[in-house]
Formats: sequence, structure tokens, C-alpha cells
Amino acid sequence: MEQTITPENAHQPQLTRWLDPLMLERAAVILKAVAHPARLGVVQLLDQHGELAVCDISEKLGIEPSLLSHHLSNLKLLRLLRTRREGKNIFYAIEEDHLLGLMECIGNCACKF
Amino acid sequence: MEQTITPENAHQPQLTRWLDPLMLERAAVILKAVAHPARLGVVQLLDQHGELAVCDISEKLGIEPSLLSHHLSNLKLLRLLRTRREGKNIFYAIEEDHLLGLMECIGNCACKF
DNA sequence: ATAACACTTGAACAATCGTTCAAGTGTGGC
DNA sequence: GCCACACTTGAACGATTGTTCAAGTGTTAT
Repeated sequence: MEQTITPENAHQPQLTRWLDPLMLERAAVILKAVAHPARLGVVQLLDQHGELAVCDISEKLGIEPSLLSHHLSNLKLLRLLRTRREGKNIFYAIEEDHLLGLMECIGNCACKF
Repeated sequence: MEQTITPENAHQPQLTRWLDPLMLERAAVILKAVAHPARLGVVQLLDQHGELAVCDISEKLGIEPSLLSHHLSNLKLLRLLRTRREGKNIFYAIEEDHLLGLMECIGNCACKF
């Protein structure tokens, strides 16, 4: 049932990269990992501050340390964030720079709704 | 527990857009909507072909029409896709162009894992 | 050694999502 | 009208996620 191509309905693909089924799986895993308001908030905060202790993130986002820790470990497990201990505190920062490109795009998308 | 800013650890935010809590919610909704291998596959196919009937997508992705229909209606509900009926067929196409920017970014991100 | 702080972990439960199936609507051909 | 095709819908149920709570580890200070 595909349309026949004529000059009027000709279509130019815009994606430069073709993702095979395995890549689609991986892409979905990464998207799911950030597809949560709290986790998006974390990424945004870390972009602003570069590095933050868990208690600071907890306070700024109004999320219980325990719940936040679960969210953070999700992101760390996928190597989207990294940690550094300094005394009693553990500082989180963005590890995967492509995350910011993603955030920028989703920002553009979300602002239209 | 925030770090004091000195020239050595100074940090430049990279995001140009600040998303408030409501926007973070919306962004998460959109991300969740695409965060599935089948739905990412649909977006990719539609970028390639411009417009496709459900039976074509079903065949190309190897997904049962019923399940595919559920996925498609998710995406349509959020106005990420649009439809057009022609005879017995219903053609789907990408409605929200920002989707492609998102796909491009997630492609870059996923290829590193 | 004890206590306080910062954070993590795991189990339990609730909430959401993905999939299947059976029944439904809309369209075109005979 | 009847049938076949293309697709949608809704209910059911399993699978995955999100959240809470109580108990745990590691660190510093006294």
C-alpha cells in the first residue's frame, strides 16, 4: 500500500543514522531512564551546577533522599551520571554528554504542548 | 554542601532552556511515549517513507496489527503522529518535527553503549 | 566507642505499561 | 445485501516501574 513516488509527494528522510533493532532496544532503555520528571530535573540541576551532593539535589527538588537515591542509581547504572565521594557527601555529575543534547531537544518538543 | 566556585572548578551550564516542574512533567510524558523499541521503529520508518499504511508498518516491523494500533494511537494522542484515511487504509505520518531532532540525539547517545 | 549525618539497599506494595484476544467499525468489491 | 480487508477498541492479565519504609554502610566528630 505504499504510495508511488511522484514529484508532488516526494519525501526526504531527515535522520542521518539508521538504528537496527538492537540499537532501537538500547535507545529505548536510555530514553526510559530519563523519561521521569525527577530524573530530568536531576540532569537539569547537574547541568546548572556541574556537581551536587545528594542532600542538595534532594532539597532543591523536594524528593526524599531514599527515593532520590533509587533514581540516581538508575542513571549511574547506565553510566549517564558519575559519582565522587568527599567526606560524608557523595557528589553526582553528568557523565554522558549526549544527555544534554537530548535535554535540549526534549525541551524544544515539550514547550509546544 | 555546594562547592565554592573557583577558577579551577568553574562550570558552564550548556542547556539554553530552563524547564519548570510542569514542563518537566510534559517532557517526561513525551519521552515515555517514544521510549519503546517499537515506537522508535515507527518514527524511524515514517521518517524514511514519509507516510505508511498500518499494514505496511506492521509487516516491516513484524508487529501484530492490534498491538501496533495501540502503539500508534499512543503517539497520535500526543500529536506526535497524524493520520489520513485513503480507502481501506489509514496512513500515518510524523506530525511533530521536533521528534526527529530527538531521534537524532538518541541515536548518538545509544551508539556509544 | 558512641553518636550523628549522608547516603544506599532490599523488600513490599501500588501504579503504570505492554501484550493478547475477541469483538467492533469503516470501506470497497461482488 | 454479503463478504473480505484494514484497522480500532476494550477488557484482561502479566510484566515492569515508582514509591515507601526500615535497616544497612561509610564517614566524621566527640
